[in-house]
Amino acid sequence: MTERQYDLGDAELAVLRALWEIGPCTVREVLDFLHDSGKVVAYTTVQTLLTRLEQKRHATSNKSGLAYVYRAKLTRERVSKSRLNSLLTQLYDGAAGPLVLQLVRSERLKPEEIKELHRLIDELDRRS
Amino acid sequence: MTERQYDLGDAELAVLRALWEIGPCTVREVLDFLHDSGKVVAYTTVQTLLTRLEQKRHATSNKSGLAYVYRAKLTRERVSKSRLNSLLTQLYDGAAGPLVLQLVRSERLKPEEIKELHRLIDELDRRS
DNA sequence: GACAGCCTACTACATTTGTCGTAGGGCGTC
DNA sequence: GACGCCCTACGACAAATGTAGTAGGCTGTC
Repeated sequence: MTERQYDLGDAELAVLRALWEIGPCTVREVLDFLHDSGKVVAYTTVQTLLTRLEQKRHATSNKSGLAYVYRAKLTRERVSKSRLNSLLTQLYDGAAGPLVLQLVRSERLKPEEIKELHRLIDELDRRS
Repeated sequence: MTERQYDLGDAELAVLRALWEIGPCTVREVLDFLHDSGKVVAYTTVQTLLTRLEQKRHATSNKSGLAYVYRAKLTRERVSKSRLNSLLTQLYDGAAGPLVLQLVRSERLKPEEIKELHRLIDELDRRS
C-alpha cells in the first residue's frame, strides 16, 4: 500500500474528465458524454469505473432518486500537477525549463497566450 | 495486438532511462545504475524489464562476449513528445498555453531559462 | 398487472505491469 | 576439477486495469 500518486488508468481518467465537464452526474450521463466524445463502452463498464474511482476516494456518490449521482473529489488541477511532476522527474530530470522551451517551440500557442506569457516573463525578469 | 502507443510502465521507463544515460549496456550495468539511483530491484527483474522492452521493439540486444548488450531504440524525445501529448489532450484539451503558463508560474525556471524563453517569445511575437 | 427500460450489485476475465525464483550453462581461479 | 560467480531462459504470481455480462429490483405506461 505505498500510497501511490493519483494512479488513474486512461479509462478512469476519461470518466473523471466527464465528471469535471458535466459536474455531478449519473452513470448514464457519463456514458452519454463518453459516447458523444466518440468513446464507446458499455454501461456497466462506466459503472465499474465510477465504483473504482469511489473506492480510491477520487469521487463520491449519493443516491438521489433512483440513481446514484457521482461527483469528482480529485480536481483536475491536482491530477495535472501530479502528472506534470511525473513527466518532469521521469523525462526532464525535474527541470521545467526544457519542457517549457519545447512547448513554446512547438508552435502550439495562440497569440493571446503568447501575450500572456510575455507579460509573465517580463514580470519574472523584473523580479530576478 | 493493437499496436498501442508507447506504453511503458514506470519500471520500464526507469530501465529505458538507464539505457539513455549510460548507453548500450548489460543487465548488470542497468541494475547497478538503478541501485545507484536508489531503486532496489532484483537482477532478474531488470532482465525481465529489458526483455519486455525488446519485445515491444523499444530496445534491441546483441550478445557480446558472455552477456547481452541492450540499447534503446525508443528515444527520450519520442517518449516525452508522446507523454506530453497525452498530458495535453487528457488534461488541457490539447491546449499548450495553460500548461506553459502553469509551468512558468510554478517558479521552477532558472534565470538563464527565463532569458532563453524571453528570446523565444520575442521571436514569436515578431512573427505574429 | 404485465412489460420495457433503467438502475445497482456482483462476478468474471484477459492483459499489462512489477517483481522474483529456479535451473542450468560457461568461465576463472585455487 | 570443484566452487563460486555471472549470465540466460522460463515460469510464476499478485495487483491493477479495461471491459462487460448476469441477476434482480423499481417504475411508469398501456
